[in-house]
Amino acid sequence: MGRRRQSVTIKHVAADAGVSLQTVSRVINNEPNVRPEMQKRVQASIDKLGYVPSIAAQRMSGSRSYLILAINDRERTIADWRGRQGIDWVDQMLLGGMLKCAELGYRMIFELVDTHNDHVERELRATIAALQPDGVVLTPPHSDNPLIVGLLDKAKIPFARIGSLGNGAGIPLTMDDEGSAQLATRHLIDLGHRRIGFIAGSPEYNLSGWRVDGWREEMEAAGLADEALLAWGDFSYASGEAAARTLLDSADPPTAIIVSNDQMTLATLEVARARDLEIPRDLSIISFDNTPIVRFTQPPLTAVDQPIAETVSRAVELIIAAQRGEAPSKTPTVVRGSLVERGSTAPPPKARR
Amino acid sequence: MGRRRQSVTIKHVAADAGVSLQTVSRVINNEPNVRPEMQKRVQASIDKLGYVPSIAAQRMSGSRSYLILAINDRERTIADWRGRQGIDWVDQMLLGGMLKCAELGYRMIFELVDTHNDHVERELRATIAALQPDGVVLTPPHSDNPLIVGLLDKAKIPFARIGSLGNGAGIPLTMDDEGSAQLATRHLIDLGHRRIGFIAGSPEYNLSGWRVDGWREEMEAAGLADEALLAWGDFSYASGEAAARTLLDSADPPTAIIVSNDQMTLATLEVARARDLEIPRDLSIISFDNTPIVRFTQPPLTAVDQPIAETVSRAVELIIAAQRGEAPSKTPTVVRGSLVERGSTAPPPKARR
DNA sequence: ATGAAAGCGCTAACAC
DNA sequence: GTGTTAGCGCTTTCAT
Repeated sequence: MGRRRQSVTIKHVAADAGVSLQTVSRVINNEPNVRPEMQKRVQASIDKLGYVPSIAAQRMSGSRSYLILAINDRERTIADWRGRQGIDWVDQMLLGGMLKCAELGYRMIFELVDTHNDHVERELRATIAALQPDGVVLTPPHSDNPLIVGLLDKAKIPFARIGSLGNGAGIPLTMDDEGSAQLATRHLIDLGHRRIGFIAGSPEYNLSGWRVDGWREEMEAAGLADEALLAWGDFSYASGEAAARTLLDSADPPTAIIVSNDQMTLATLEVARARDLEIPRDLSIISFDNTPIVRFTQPPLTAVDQPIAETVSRAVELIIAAQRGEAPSKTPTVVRGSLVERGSTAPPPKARR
Repeated sequence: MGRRRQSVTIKHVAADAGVSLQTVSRVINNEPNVRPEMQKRVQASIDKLGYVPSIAAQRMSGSRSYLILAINDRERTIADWRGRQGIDWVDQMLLGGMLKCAELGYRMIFELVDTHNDHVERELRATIAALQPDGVVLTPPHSDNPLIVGLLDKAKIPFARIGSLGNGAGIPLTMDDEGSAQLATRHLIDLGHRRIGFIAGSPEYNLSGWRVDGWREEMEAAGLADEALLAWGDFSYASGEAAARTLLDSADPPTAIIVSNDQMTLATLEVARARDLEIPRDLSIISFDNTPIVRFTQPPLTAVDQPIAETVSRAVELIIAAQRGEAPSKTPTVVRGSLVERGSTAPPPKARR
């Protein structure tokens, strides 16, 4: 194929404006040492010719690439896409990330990287070498993968770690999982529940533990603590089914259950239905994530909303700030979630109260 | 920030292998004129040093960028993301596009472009100038936007037009909207329905018309044609509501309705409920798109599945083939959809039969 | 405040 | 077959 060349380059602009390449470059990058009238003349030529700098050339000459790389776990993401369960994590990431990037003159590139792969390092290194991004947004479980964190740190690329308390390098951000779990627990306590079960997510994700912590603290504070009310899953439907059975078949079953994600909640709903438990009359349920499907279940689910878009948006801001030399804060940036009340929560049944 | 340079460049590899840059370049690009043993030696150095070519540099020297750009309508996409209705169009695009790109050694970049903007052209031109993609995947309604098509044609960038019959430049692909509508119509006719309504999508999308055509043909073939059974919407919930009312409040209402997307189907479901019509006993419904929510409605919806992932995957294949010089076929590549039967279709009520 | 020169990492074109 | 040379479009020195 014929080699495609840039149609309008910095040279054309320089010639048109009658200045040196350097001056044009200064205007493009808003650098000092350009007289206002000079800057105006150059800008006029840029507009007239419809000039846009080539990212490749900018990157080549050792400056910024104006690319922010967001990476997600490959296996899980593809499974979600194939499963078509309406999990819109990626969409919310793009919503927050792309818009913020656009606002700041950057572009977001989304990539998948295998966590469970002995060549994570090679894979990520290749992506970085090829794309040369100015920053990277890490999501769980990558955010706490020491190989990835170490690699990025060594490469001196600013990076955000979503869902990480951030011991070590990088910019940590959380969605306040602990606080959200407390919120949900308190809501149920306020409704009069005393036996509140909790189905935890995969221990591979640190946030799973934080959510458990939030529930446990609130239960303890209310004098309601009972570890028998805790069951672990791994975020999958099957694991939610098993956990719900354990909880509901126990001698003294809970009157309410908080479930760590929507897929496990679907399973819990099904297990409850099989036992002729009516929601929320016989059993209250609060879900985590608030993906689209929670509005379509019977009844619609009260859920903890995860502010994914906003968190990624903040992450991009912080990365770009760091890239400009601002010292990143060592304490995690917290973007709080909220409880969205729908139809799956009510006071506990009188009989058991 | 310190200027980040490539850690391992082609020079390092050349030095390590004791050959010229050019030989390394040849090995990277699988070009001829390299002896097997030479190629092995170079490859060994590449592996040893963990070398990955810089896309920026490759692009700079006038060759490929290994980037495929996929663009979607900005307004609609952001509205979908914000609305959190589980519309997974973007996810399915990425699923098909990213995997195929990865398979062929390319990367997919997803971007949003405004259709309803007098500066579509400027916007797209900027994206292309900045990214220098080797190919572009267009989705409706961009696929038939003459400004965009003209621009890409002039720039000599191979591009695919999904949902376009492709008059003019570019590689056309469709998901057989007409055939799918026929499929749905025939299914209802086979169930015994004689008055089958159709709610069309926005006329701005050519595929809206094709779906109507498919319905109409099948109805005519069965001697059931009646233009009073056709109502136009614009894919929005509100428009679906209005269209459903028109159809159901008519003197001789349909016993079945085919709706051109899931959002309008949701509205139709609601309108039916308000009229105490039980689905599918009193009214059969078939939806288009088969987004995740159709499994959660009451009852779950029989729907036409749009093979988005596969279509984008094919588009990427065709683009890369074209970029390598293969002459693209002028007739559209068709990726057929399928009818997924769930609980919203049944024989018509006896009384009306 | 502006310009000139050098070089980023790679490939096309041309030698050998 | 393999190496050499020039140059892609831009930014960074370093002069002026």
